[in-house]
Amino acid sequence: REQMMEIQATHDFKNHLLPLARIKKIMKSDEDVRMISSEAPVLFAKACEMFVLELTMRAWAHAQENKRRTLQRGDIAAAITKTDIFDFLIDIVPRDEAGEGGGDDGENEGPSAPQLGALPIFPPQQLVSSIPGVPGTSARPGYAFDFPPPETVEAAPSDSAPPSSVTNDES
Amino acid sequence: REQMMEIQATHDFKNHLLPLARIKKIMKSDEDVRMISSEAPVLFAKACEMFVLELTMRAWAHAQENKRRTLQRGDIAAAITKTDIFDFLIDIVPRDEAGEGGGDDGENEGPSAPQLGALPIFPPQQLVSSIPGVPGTSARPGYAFDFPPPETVEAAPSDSAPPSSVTNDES
Amino acid sequence: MAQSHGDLDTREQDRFLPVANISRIMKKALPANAKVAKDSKETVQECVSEFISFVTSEASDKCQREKRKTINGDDLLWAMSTLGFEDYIQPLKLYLHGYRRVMNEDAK
Amino acid sequence: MAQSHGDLDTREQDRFLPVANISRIMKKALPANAKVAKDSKETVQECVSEFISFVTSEASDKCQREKRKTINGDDLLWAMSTLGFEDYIQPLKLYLHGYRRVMNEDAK
DNA sequence: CGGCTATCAAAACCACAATCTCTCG
DNA sequence: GCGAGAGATTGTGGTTTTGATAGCC
Repeated sequence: REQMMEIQATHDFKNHLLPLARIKKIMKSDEDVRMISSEAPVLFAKACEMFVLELTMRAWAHAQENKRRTLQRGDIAAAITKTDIFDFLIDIVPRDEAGEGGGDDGENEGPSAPQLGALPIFPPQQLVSSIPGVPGTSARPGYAFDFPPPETVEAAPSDSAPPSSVTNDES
Repeated sequence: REQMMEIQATHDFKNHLLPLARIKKIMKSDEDVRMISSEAPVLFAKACEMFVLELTMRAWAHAQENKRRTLQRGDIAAAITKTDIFDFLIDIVPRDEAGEGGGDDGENEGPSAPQLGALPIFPPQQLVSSIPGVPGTSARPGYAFDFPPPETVEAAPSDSAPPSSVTNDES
Repeated sequence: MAQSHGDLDTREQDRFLPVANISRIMKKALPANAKVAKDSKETVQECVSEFISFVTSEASDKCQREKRKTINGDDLLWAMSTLGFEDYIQPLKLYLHGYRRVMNEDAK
Repeated sequence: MAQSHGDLDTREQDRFLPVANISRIMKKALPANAKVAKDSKETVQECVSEFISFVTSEASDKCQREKRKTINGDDLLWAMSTLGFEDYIQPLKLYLHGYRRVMNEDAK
């Protein structure tokens, strides 16, 4: 049974949701990027996943405010405009559509939909703090951030920790 | 003319019959092998060559006993079974096929073939002692063990040196 | 000349991650009954590439300042932290540790 | 699960030396009119990998005992000697010396 | 099974960074 | 015997080039 967990963990680390080669290509589109450590794309694969999840959740909130169940471009635009760390994305959504309150498109669910307008917008901290081994967040199984469990929570990673600083967590 | 020899020797040392990168990979399949000296794969390339030659020659003997001119899996199996230093290979050839006397497969040479059954099985010592500069073995040119000549015949010291500094001989 | 499908220096498949993968991740952030319009996926797809470039650029600058040639995981973590994504750091560190552990134990 | 051609952790190409090279060496041990069946090549191919692992493992143990991290040529020679291949040692030593000589002189 | 050829995976190569080794105190 | 440091050596990643492989006859 523990073998299963191990295999599962290994599998999760080897089956990335995003193609590493493509991530590397995008990184290299910056012409003064020459060499890339092999774990950089791996890290990015996870970071991008988190990024997409957060962006999507915030966009979903906007869709709900307008009583829609279909995520549309305007929702993404709204999420970008309302969230300061997404400022670097302003060029992607021209301002004339950025603030659009979003007509209902005549697609809203009607009264049958429970009022989700006040649906909990997870604070960003919550969004990214669902840690696998740690019983705490990660409420819905298979929803949002689910890491392959890193064995037990290695408080002090005695493993091959590089001499660098940022990686040495648990300050 | 001596230049030629020099170039030839250099070439022989740089053109290995086996890819060093692959040898290294196989060595690293042992998980507690972490660091490998650069000359280790070079040495292995030569050692593997000798190993294949010996195994093949012994297998060939078995094929000849059965009057075949095509080396088959059973011949390899027989060579492994009959040679004690090859004991570690037993798992590769399941016992049910290990001892097979080898039906002729209807591929034997027929009566035209001279009785090679008693063809000289080179004693192992001979197999690996054909040293290039040393006039002795290495009868057929380009057959079996041909080393790039190591400069002049460096007087081979009495070998079989017990542990410690195996390499430190002469010079 | 209409750039039908493959422009040599501006192919979508070279600058963007596959839209199918993006879509799959988006669904994980949404309830089962939610739908996702095509333009949403494409917009997010573009955002992700921008995100990668954004962070990579910052990490690359750091490397140049420190006269190193290789962008490594720590550079990316530092860059994300600098750019306002400090919430990502902790989970990513855990993920990275798990990854290294797995890579080391199956001997690669 | 049909492992079409590339199984992520058990690819033949990663554990075996190229069969073409093995075949070439085998031919050197045989008369010109001899033939070699496909099975033979594959079996020998597997044997060679086993040989490498066998010797490497022994050498690795020696290194661990002596608290060194790098497997060097002498470790391999020692291991082969221990495992019954003492006949290989002398030719290999000569070969190794020649190799070092060549490497040193084109390094200048 | 050997010989032949086109193709592309991967072996070799190089520069840099990380790690080991070996001496010295 | 132990730690530290300099110097030697190896791993790592990008780039170039080679030759192993897969068909076919």
